[in-house]
Amino acid sequence: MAKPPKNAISPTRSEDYPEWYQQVIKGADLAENSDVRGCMVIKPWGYAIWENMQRRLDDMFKATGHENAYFPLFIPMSFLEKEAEHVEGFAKECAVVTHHRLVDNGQGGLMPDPSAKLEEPLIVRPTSETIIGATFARWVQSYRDLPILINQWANVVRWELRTRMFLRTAEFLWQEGHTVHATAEEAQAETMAILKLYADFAENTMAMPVIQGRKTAGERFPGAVDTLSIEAMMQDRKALQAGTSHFLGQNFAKAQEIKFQSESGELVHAWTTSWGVSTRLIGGLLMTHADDDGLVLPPKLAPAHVVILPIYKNDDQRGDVIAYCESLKAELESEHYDGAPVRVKLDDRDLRGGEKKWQWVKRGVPIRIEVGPRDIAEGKVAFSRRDLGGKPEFLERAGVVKEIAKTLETIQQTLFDRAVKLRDEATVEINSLEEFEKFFAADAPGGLAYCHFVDGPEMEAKLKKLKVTARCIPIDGDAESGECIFTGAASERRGVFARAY
RNA sequence: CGGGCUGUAGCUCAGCUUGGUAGAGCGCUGCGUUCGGGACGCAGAGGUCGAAGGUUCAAAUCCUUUCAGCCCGACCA
Repeated sequence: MAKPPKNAISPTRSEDYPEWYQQVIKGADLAENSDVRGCMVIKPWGYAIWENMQRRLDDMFKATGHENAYFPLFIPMSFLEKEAEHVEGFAKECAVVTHHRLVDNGQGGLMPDPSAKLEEPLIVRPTSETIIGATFARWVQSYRDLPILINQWANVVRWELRTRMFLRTAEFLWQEGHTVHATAEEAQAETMAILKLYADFAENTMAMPVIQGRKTAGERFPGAVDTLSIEAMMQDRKALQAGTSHFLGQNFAKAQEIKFQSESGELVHAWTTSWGVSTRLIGGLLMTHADDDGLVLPPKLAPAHVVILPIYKNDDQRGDVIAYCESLKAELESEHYDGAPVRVKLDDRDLRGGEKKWQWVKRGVPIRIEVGPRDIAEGKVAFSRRDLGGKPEFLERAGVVKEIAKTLETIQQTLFDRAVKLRDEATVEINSLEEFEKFFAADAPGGLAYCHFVDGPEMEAKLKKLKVTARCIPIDGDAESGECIFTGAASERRGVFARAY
């Protein structure tokens, strides 16, 4: 009789981090690889987390005046050609549709019908700036039509050569916001407001601390004048770009003729922005909070806040235990957390207790409550917090119910505080290239390095050798005179450098 | 697109060197024993061995071709 392993997930983070990541996804039943290379199936538990993210973000977008709409999956190939940098950024990873009919290939299979070739190939959207821009060009005539504040929830396809579930897949789900403004200032303000919104969401809903910053030229979105991003640090000390907000200037407006007549009667090009977050956030959520027993979910995103596990030996006990659990569930559900009833799952499947418990541990449910005949007799429950681990506490039933919202908030806060601490411990200021190379040596743990720098090819070359990237220039960083560690030139601000996903 | 590797049960894989009735573990189904903890026993279902061609009395095994996938590199707003 083999003893169960000490941890639910094998290997552990320290043994093999990438493999641990895969196993957490599997253990939590979030997703699996599909029959299509590079594309994944998001399973109900994983999709429920995404739905919770969507709901919250959607409310935030609406509250700031944005409206949802939907644009086509297909984009005429010629649209992509209009913005030079944009082409360069995406052309290499586009799925292309060339035919509209299949015929028998004469060998018992199918092939595209040569007589059904499209006059102009369509590409599957890798992002929608071009087709939305073309649409906006029709919508905008007058300064009175502005601003236009649109968001769409959609799937996009980028034909990636190397994929990792949630972090980089050929198809992924996201939201893309697209706005049009009369002035550069207004568009820049929008870009910044969305960055703040994303940071708010990451920190207060996902409990994932982020750095808000501006991208260097090399990391900018193709076609953007300015790219802002939120950057999070994962438990392996690598950075993850968790959301981007782009000030597109007049680049797309000019490429696509988005023009309007101003108050003074002149015909001028509009200013546009775009911004997005994707299912990649689930990967970030996982790598921020999960441990060697699997996923750990912040209560605000958990599909279930509490799972109740009945424990009984026979059918006689079963009836009593289930009844007690049902009433406990109802009581908990009458409590509110985060503006909605507490989400409770009663797992009465006919499975062994141990196996059942570990399934929920691996799925990351914030609170587990086990109820057996002994607890019923004493008016107690066996109460376990996922973020703490260890043995259950036997608590008074009434107290648990009364405190449930407060407990959930405590868990949410604990996860955030823990993540901040981990990040801060891995953060350093570095003032010389020598120190920098040591910090990012192959066998060093790495982390986030704040350094003076001057953007340019010399820096890019040195970074590439170390497999390090400039993550961003923090927007709340204080101006401070210094010397670029790569070139020695004068610098006014520090940037954040890290290895990244 | 270079370099390496793998295709056998739902999953992970053994068998191939030396050709001779298709295997294991997990999972699944049933029955029983267990049960405050990731159980155990017994019985069972499940595979044209990636595909095509060749050698042979005989091919999962040898040869040729082909398809698919994985890893390393290159690439990756």
